[in-house]
Amino acid sequence: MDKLRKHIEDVVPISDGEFDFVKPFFTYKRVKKHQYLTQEGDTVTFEYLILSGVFRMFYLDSEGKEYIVQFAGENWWMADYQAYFKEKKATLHIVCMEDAEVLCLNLHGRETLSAELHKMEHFFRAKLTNGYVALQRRIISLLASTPQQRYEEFGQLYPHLMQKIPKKYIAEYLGVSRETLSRLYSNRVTQ
Amino acid sequence: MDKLRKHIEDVVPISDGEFDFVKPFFTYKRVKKHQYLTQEGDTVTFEYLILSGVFRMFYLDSEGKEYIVQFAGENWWMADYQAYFKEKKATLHIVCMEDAEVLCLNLHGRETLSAELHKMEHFFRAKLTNGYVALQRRIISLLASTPQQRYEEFGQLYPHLMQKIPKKYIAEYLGVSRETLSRLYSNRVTQ
DNA sequence: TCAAAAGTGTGATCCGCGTCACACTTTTTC
DNA sequence: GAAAAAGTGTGACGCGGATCACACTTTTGA
Repeated sequence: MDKLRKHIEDVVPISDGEFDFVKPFFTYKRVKKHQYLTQEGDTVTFEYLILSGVFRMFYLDSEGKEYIVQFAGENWWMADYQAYFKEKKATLHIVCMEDAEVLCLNLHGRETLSAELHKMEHFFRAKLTNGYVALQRRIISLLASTPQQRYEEFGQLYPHLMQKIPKKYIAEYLGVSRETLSRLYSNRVTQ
Repeated sequence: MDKLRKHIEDVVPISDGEFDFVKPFFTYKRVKKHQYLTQEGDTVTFEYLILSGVFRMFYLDSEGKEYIVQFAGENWWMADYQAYFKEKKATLHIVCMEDAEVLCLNLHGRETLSAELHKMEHFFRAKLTNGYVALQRRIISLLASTPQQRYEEFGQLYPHLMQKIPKKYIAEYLGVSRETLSRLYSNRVTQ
């Protein structure tokens, strides 16, 4: 729970009393590699704050192809937010790629925290603001950049993920085939 | 200003007194077709709530090609948020496509409103939540759908924009060339 | 520890879509 | 209301990247 407090205080300082109020809304959970947090069709009860480990969230099309919406490591929040906020069934999958620990928060908890503690509403707004800007940047990148450029942008933005995540998933994130991505950087030095 | 109050109260009810506090943070502005609200390199002082009219926001690459990040009509908020929040220079352009009226809010105003009035922080969080989910859906669409499907999805999501916006801009939004988009729906009936 | 699973590189082929080009229509603008 | 600007359809052509196929390497897990 120390990590949670630190995570919140990166945005707003809170008192011991306030943190005592916040704590019980979160539940701790260990997750093993390959384990699913969410599958298409599930009821999405929780969003997750990742304390350690790595996850991928992806959309699965009718042919069984994966399209990665997001990777998430330490201090990232993740959920099928469409389903979570609107209380619909999940359309995305979330899978653990590296043994992990997470904190779970349900929608009622999020809304109660926001309503009761102005600071927490501020915290969530700040997180959303960053997330919104990041998604917008990704859209621009998908529209305007070549696969080559997108790969480089990804490397600059997430150098640590670049190392520990298999290239095939990075390809799925960038919207290129595995093979094309492979050719991109094998040609890079020579040209 | 009536519209503003109604817009806010779609999310949270507020008292007359509260609205009197909110009002002065907004300034009214008329905008004519072809007029820019923001250009690449500008300092982004304001975000805009659109009362009437239509805008497009786009990224312009080094070859002069446009990539549309967002359209916005009545009751939409719009700004180069990356620049606005981080107080950097704009990388996007915002152009009026149909004579418009907007309300302008600067970052200081947004933050003051959020800090002083919990309800307003809640309002902004609610807006961001919706925006976040919408952007995520668009990313999935860009990754997983064919141009054909994306065109249909766009039509379902924004039927009114579909009518009043020239197809060439819709193509730029979908990430296809104008010509390809044109061929998509000329072939649609026959196959 | 060793078999199975997952990840990766690379050749061959194919096709969707971008690009260029041009004619035609519609809308703007003064 | 005429000239200019903007939007649109469609043909020809070529390329970037998807797909399929296979060999090889690395990681995983009973």
